[in-house]
Amino acid sequence: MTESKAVGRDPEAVSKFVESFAAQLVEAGMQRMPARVFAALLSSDEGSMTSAELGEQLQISPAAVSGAVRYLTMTHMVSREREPGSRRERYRVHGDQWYEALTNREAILKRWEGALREGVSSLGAETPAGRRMAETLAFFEFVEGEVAAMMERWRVHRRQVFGDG
Amino acid sequence: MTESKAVGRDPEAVSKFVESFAAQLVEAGMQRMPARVFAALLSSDEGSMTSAELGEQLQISPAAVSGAVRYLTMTHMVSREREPGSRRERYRVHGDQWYEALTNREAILKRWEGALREGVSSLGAETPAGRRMAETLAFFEFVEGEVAAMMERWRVHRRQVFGDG
DNA sequence: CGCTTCTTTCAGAAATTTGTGAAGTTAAGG
DNA sequence: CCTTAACTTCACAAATTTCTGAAAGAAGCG
Repeated sequence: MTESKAVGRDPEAVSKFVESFAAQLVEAGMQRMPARVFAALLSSDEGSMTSAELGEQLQISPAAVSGAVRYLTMTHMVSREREPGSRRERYRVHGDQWYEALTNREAILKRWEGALREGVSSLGAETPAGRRMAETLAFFEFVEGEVAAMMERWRVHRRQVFGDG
Repeated sequence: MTESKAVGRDPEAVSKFVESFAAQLVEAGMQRMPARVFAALLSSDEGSMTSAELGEQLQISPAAVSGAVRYLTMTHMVSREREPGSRRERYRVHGDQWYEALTNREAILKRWEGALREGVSSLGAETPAGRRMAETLAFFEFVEGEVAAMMERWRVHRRQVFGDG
């Protein structure tokens, strides 16, 4: 207490959430730093933070921030913006954009499908193994189509519940 | 060549597929050994292999097989069966069961939801950050319901295309 | 029961990954 | 232009993960 400016919310509570949510992301396969940076952005009121702010809250070096942000922007979970008239950069989580990116493991699906197609033809479409792989392939193709439809339904649902926010 | 029994298929082609498919799984976050073991099982005609067979094809120790199989059974991607009257164990991929397990990241979703709920209440449902997290939470809840319905549609679709196999 | 075959556990060597400090790069502002 | 603030890249030390050999643990079969 008696610390500089009124923050309006308990930094410790924020940090606790950030770390616990990041831990879940890590467990699901995300690297530690991207996970922590992402969780921090998600729990910021503005939905965006500068490199320095991230470094301070998470106690990590500028290099670590840079690496994490590079990953997050590549996967479209975070976007970067320049503050006009400043060398300072802001990293932003786009509210609804990021989980769309999450479901957009489409690239991964595509590669799986490619590998499976190769498997079917190299092992022989008439062999038991080939048939099993053809079915697996069909499943992924099915999922791919369904996900698009699902996201459309989500947008409708979202509008009903949250408005056009 | 001039090797023991007729294998009926090119071991090198099989191995090539196994490694390339395993590589995709690794890239998507699976550990190397589970990925390789799984790919090997998937491309076997019987849909099952013994520990020794796996060790030989993948050139790994029994310990590595054991560890990989433990992971795969825990995640329900593979099941184990005892060959009757033998200490030998067979590991089997259940054709249609395994990708259902894949979509069953339900446990993960549940934990994310738990963490988000905590975030909403600890940061305050009325704060911008709290609202953002509430929306994210709603998304995951939505997805959870949709996935179940999607799998049901898949089973119908599958029956039409592949029969009751 | 004891022998044998298969599987699991465990400690540690080897490889990989991670995060840092420091140097390098870019661009704003005088 | 030169200075300086900010971000990025890079080499390396530290931490973590991964896989193995060896020993221990089950379970069929004589």
